[in-house]
Amino acid sequence: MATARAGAPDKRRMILDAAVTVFARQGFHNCRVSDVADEAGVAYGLVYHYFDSKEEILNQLFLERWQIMLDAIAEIDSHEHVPARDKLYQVAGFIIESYRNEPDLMKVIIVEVTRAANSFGRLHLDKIREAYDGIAAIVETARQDGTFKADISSEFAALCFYGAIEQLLSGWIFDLLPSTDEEFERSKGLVVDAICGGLEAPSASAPAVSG
Amino acid sequence: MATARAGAPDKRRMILDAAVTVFARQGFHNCRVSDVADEAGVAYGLVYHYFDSKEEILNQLFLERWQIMLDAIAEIDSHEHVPARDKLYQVAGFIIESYRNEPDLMKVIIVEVTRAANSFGRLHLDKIREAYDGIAAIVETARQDGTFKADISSEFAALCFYGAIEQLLSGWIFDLLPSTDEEFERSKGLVVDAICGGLEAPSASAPAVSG
DNA sequence: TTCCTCGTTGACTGACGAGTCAATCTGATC
DNA sequence: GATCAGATTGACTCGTCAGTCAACGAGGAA
Repeated sequence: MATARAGAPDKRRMILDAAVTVFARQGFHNCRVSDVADEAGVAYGLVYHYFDSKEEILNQLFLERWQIMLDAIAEIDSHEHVPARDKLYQVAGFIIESYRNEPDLMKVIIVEVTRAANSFGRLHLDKIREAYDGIAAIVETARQDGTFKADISSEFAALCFYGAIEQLLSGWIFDLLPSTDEEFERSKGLVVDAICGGLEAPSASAPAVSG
Repeated sequence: MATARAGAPDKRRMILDAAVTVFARQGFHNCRVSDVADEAGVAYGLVYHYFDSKEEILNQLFLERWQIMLDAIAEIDSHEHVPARDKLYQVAGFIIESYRNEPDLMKVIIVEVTRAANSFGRLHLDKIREAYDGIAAIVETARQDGTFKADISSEFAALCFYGAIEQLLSGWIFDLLPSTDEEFERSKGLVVDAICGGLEAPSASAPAVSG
């Protein structure tokens, strides 16, 4: 019943997938519900059979994906005796990989939710903050053990780190940066180098700690 | 004539100012042109006497303010023999001061334009990129003289730096961070410390280069 | 075959709000 | 006081679109 027969497509899923495509292409506010229905190859009314409103579709897309990221961050942080820089590399890697694999979905989440905290994203400020908190937890451990500077609070550090990554994704989304696999790969390391190691060159007298 | 008499208010300016208040409070898409007119204490139709459309008001607000910032960045970079870190501190300081002095205007610019590159901000991607370029120019000089790492491109560095600052402003805008004068002041230094110096503590054997 | 449920359809409604416009006001000039 | 230009007014138009709903279809149960 609820489960689709073999071969019978799950219309609800089709609508969600179509919404990703349409929202990414036209923007949430610039598209009609009928655009989503058309893209899904489904009648207009069916959208309202599965969702209460246009917003609920976006909600669904965001919550589904964001939770995966929160879980990933928690998982990454759960391993003990891993240097903070490595953990942050994994976090950056996860986010960048998410974009590489599902650019439209990530574009929608960032453009329409994360960076739209004024309108739609307001509902999800708490969820968004949870991501900062997850990153801050990683930093905090490193502050405690002296690996990271004590005079930059972990919340502040998390904000900078996340901000840099989001700006990076925005660069790809809006074609300010080249979107190639090599760039994605290189950027994972660079963003961590930049934020953890800083932009400044180590003074000549100080030997590099790690290659 | 075009210039208002003494005491006679400049209605055009009043509309722009009212728009800042209304856009900041309700968001550009969630407010009516009549809200702006009401806030300005002016008839609905007058808005269309001075502006072609609702969007043109936002355009105006953005371009006016953004140009000031671009000029400020250029001015900061024009001084020779000033360390890049100091220049970046001035840039961060300028942006943060802008927010401290005119939070509503900066909120509108960031929320409705800079971070809305998908819808409205698309028109202004070039202007936005100019800001990155200005910051990148500062970094590039430092890369040339060896102060900054050569393996992080100046464009990439600029993106991280600007992203961190914008995330910081977003934190204040959405009450994720306390908005006090002390915090603003402290943050100027912290964001530069974080991005230029990095989050990692200098290894014990490497003497700090500067206090 | 009949009934029932639930998925599906798409024409329709109702609200909303950007932008128009004809009328009115103001105050400068002759 | 007659005239004119530009400022000001706000009721109205007109397109758009989210959300509704009555009808239809398909497949299972009795």
